[in-house]
Amino acid sequence: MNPPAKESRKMIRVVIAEDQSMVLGALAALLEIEGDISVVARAKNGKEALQAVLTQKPDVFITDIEMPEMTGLDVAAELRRRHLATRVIILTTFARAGYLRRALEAGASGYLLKDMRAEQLADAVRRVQQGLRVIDPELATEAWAEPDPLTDRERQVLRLAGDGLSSGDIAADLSLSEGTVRNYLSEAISKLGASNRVEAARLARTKGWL
Amino acid sequence: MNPPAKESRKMIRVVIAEDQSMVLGALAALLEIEGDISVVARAKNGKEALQAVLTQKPDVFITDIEMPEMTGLDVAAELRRRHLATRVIILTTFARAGYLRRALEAGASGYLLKDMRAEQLADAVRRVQQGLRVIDPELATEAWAEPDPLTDRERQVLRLAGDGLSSGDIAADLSLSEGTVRNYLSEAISKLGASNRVEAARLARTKGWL
DNA sequence: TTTTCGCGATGACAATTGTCACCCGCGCCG
DNA sequence: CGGCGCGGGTGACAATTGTCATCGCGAAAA
Repeated sequence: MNPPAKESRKMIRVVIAEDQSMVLGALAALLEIEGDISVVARAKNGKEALQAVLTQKPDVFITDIEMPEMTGLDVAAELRRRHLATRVIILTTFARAGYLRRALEAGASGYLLKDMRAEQLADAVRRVQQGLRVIDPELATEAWAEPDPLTDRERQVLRLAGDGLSSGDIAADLSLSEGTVRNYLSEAISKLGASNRVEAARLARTKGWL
Repeated sequence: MNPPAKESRKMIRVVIAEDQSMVLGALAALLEIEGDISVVARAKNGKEALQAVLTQKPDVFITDIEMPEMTGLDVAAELRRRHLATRVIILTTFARAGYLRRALEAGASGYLLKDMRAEQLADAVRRVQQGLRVIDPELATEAWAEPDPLTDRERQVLRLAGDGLSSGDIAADLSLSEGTVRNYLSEAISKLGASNRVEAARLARTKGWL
């Protein structure tokens, strides 16, 4: 650990986004311990995060995926669209291939799981800042495995079905006919090899296809 | 912040349990910053946590609820059963009345949400160590509101139904007849004011009745 | 010792769900 | 131009699900 140099000359400037304040604060504390890393802003949702990154232009942006307002993946995609130089590290609970694929497509440099050892976070920040990629090894292999077989409609319908809505409710919600909804559901069920809508929804969710 | 006194004479000794290593490490870092708090052990699941608390006999034990092997609530209950002097703080994502009630029944001194401000954790530790209770204010009010109307059977059945099992599967799993399963489900659905098994399961879960 | 209650079970019936075959219109591509 | 795929839809049928009334049994309460 380097002696904390006050001037941020060689310090790696970091912005963190995470919706659980306590975890956010804790992660910041964790990084601040390192002498060469400085947390220049914290955000509790996607929009705040985007703002913070645009104004601070940090070296590295660490973000959760599931947040209010805008997901971390969306923020990453937006940053890429704007050609920001900031490197993005996704830090999430979910080891879902679909998430990783989307993260990489959004130009993320890192994808870490919250159950990795705490020390690895600072390491990852340093590596990423040097232009390297840091991907959770287990995920890296299966990442490009299954490429979401669902169509947009199937996804929508499945999401609502997973929340307990009946076919009729879903139909009303989406301005479709009930029969059509059942058709989509049926398609999704068979594509996923499930035996009913609930199982199908659960499966899709764990794959990150939502 | 007191000057870090190396001898642990007046230091508050803390054990932390949390299944996501990174969060665990971060929380520990957060507390270690405080001069008067010392993290003497960390656990990544319920059993480890119980062990750690029994051998370390810390002043305060901070634990997540949903963990492998044994939930934080179970650990708290076990500590109470053994008349440990250690105070327990539950630190969780879930603002569920049912969880809070069970936590209090298990003798916990604190119930904090992970989306509270990070600084409040250290405060809570100090207060709890002085014998005070620290309960999230929003939850405190509605805590004793609804007292879980479900019977054990209904709970079991509902849990499986929520995972997408069919009535037949559930019946097989529980060695019941399919009709009986449907009866329980029907009961649960009406008790919860839901309109089908999926919604019922979702409702029960958000109330912490699992 | 009755009565009540919870658990488990039947049977029957209506509603919802899952499956299939087939139809329409539109846009894209060879 | 003709064909194909895709979003959307119908109708029909079987399976599953949700609801009720009703029964038996054992244990706790009156």
